Amino acid sequence: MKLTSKGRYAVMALVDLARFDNINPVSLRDISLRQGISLDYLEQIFSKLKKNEIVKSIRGTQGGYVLNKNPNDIKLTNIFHAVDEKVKTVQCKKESKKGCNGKATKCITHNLWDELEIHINTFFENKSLKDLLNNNKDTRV
Amino acid sequence: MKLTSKGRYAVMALVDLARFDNINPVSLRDISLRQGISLDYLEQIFSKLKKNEIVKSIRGTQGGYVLNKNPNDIKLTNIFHAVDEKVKTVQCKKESKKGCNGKATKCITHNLWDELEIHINTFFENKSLKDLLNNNKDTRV
DNA sequence: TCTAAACTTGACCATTTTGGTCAGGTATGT
DNA sequence: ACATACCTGACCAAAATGGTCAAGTTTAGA
Repeated sequence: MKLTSKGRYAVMALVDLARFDNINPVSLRDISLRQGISLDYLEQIFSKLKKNEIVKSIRGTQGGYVLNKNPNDIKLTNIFHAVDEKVKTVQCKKESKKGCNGKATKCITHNLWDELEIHINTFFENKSLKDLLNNNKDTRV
Repeated sequence: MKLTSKGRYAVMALVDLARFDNINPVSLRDISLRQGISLDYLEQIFSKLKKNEIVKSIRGTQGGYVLNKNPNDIKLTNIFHAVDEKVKTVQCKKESKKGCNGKATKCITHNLWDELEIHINTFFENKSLKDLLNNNKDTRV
């Protein structure tokens, strides 16, 4: 059970962005340098963040990215959703008429995995970008 | 972020085992049939569970596996640990002298991932095999 | 004592996912 | 016009996943 780097990088980059974008648009190049994430990879990630209206892009010289919402309104849930970081505990397809094993009924531990998913998602829903900013005031990179 | 099938299968198999082992040792073949998990794969999993003293094996005809502890004392944590299902949110090595990015300091979101790990592990520590047995009394497979 | 049931071990492998790179664009401020 | 920065999509190596296969060893019971 692990977090993919896409999810991690997305959050790191957004925290970085949030710290600077009230002055100027922030270029991916800067984020790349500060956070040690490959520029090409960042572009993939920001393309998705933009589609999900988490950031806005400003093209041209001196361009870059800006947050599209208040940091308080950007939850981890939104970020992860944007970059396809899903919490996936069960194989069982929900749409499927059949049960989890190809049998008629729900698999023996189905309720457990559902609970776990909810438990994790709750964490993500209650955490906003703003929380992370405050959290890092003292221990800046 | 997803659960591996090894972890899921381990829990499913143990719940199955716990339901029957007070009568006789339970053969992997039976579990395989009931839960729809490949026998060969189950053998890999039970080998690990045995090393971690979660189950005992009884060889020979009419043999099989038995729980080695009270269901109440087998936490999900123990099971996952046995089959190497780890909760891994951070790349950063804890032993490393250096920081997370190869830089000197902790990465910008380090605290967040630590929190998340704790959040998930807490869930696993508070859940025992016994909880799952009760949970399934009504919705048996 | 023979044999079948069941555990034991370890090698092997195809597929998928991950974590990117590379090579081209296109838009825009100066 | 040109440098800066966004944009897009193809491509790829390596690792993890989710197993299978083969060849044992042990023991209960006929």
